[in-house]
Amino acid sequence: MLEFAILGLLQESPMHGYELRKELTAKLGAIRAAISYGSLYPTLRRLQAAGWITEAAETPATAEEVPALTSRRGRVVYKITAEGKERFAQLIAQAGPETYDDTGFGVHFAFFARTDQATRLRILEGRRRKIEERREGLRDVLGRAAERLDAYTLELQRHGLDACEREVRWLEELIANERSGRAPTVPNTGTAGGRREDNSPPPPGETRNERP
Amino acid sequence: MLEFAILGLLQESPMHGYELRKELTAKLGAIRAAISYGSLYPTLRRLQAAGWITEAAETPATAEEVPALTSRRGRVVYKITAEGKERFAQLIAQAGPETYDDTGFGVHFAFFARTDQATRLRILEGRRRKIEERREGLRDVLGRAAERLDAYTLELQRHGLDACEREVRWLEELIANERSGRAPTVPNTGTAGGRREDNSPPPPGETRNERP
DNA sequence: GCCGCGATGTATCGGACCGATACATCGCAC
DNA sequence: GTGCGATGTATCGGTCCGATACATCGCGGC
Repeated sequence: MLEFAILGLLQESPMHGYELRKELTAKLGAIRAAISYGSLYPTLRRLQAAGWITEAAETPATAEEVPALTSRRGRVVYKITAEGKERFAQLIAQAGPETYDDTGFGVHFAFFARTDQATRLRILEGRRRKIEERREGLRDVLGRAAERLDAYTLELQRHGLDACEREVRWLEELIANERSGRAPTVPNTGTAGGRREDNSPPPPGETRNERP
Repeated sequence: MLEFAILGLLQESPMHGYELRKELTAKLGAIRAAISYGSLYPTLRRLQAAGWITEAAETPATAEEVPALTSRRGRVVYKITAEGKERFAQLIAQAGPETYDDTGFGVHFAFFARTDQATRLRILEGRRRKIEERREGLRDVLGRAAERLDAYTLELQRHGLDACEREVRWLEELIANERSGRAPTVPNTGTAGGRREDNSPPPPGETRNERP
């Protein structure tokens, strides 16, 4: 999963470890708290060994600007290779069952802008199926085994069931959206504290900015 | 986490591995899909080595009752020891920060019936704080960094934010409930009677639900 | 009669990821 | 001038997962 996320992020621009972690945290904040360096650095080394990424010397930029927040130092900047891009595309195309669990789905979803529509649809439907199964499991427990469980455990199941139902609905909307037309936005999951309801129109259904 | 869950479950009755996994899955179905044997068996061995649990010879069945699903065979039945119960109580009392992440909180919550009220409150509030922090992080990203992110990523954040807000509300209710009176669930049948203090470890006979 | 098949059951192995920890530099406020 | 928080790289031990292997049992189908 981390491998996938790193390859995805590095396609937007080269980065060093610390930066990568921050971007990862921003992009995946909804699913994972924060990526640990204990997994980040080893993974970077693995990707490098495989040839998907390379170390780029701390570039002194093209010349000026550079508030020089930081002077050059031990920073190691990573850059994706052509093989790395291929690898990323391959990981998207495969998209096995692990793509449907909480983390796997979240990470793939976060890179939907780089995923073709057919695959997006496949992933959304696979995820929906999986959540529906979980939902049925919870309903079973709440129905059949309710008397065997204490009230706290039952409350936990109820809350989980609620979350499942909600996610299925969310996925339905995304799927419908994906089928007819595009644009990921869902008509307001609506809860208090709506705050900015800004739907920036710019992002098209397909991939975002490309940078060679 | 697994250690905690196993000790908690074995206080209800001795079990063998397969059974333990099924019960674990039923009890924690809302948080984890299913516990892997690859973690279950090693953990059982670890607990045994530490003296928290012991292997009990396949009991020659206590007469009837209990579906007794299958016949006896190479099954290894585990039983909690006095030290194990102490250990469990100690794990509850400690309840550090790891108790507030998704998995940790879920597992602890599932055993709230064996947790004293003060600790329940502490855990619920710790969890709330943590979720509130995550919520603020998501709001920040949605507010400040929105233009840097593509529409799919934003949609993911929105969904995550919604889930956070929902969970905070859920926790608020539980906390309010916990403070005034008892009863884990929302609607309570106002039966008077003494506000019985929690159910401590000793009484293994109950922990059944107290009013559906 | 017997054959497969799904549930029951125990167990290991490699790998992914986390949390704690260590260490070093930079800019800034006090 | 000194401490402190952000930046930055890195490792270690430990938990847990997914795949895999194996063996038994009861059942229905042929």
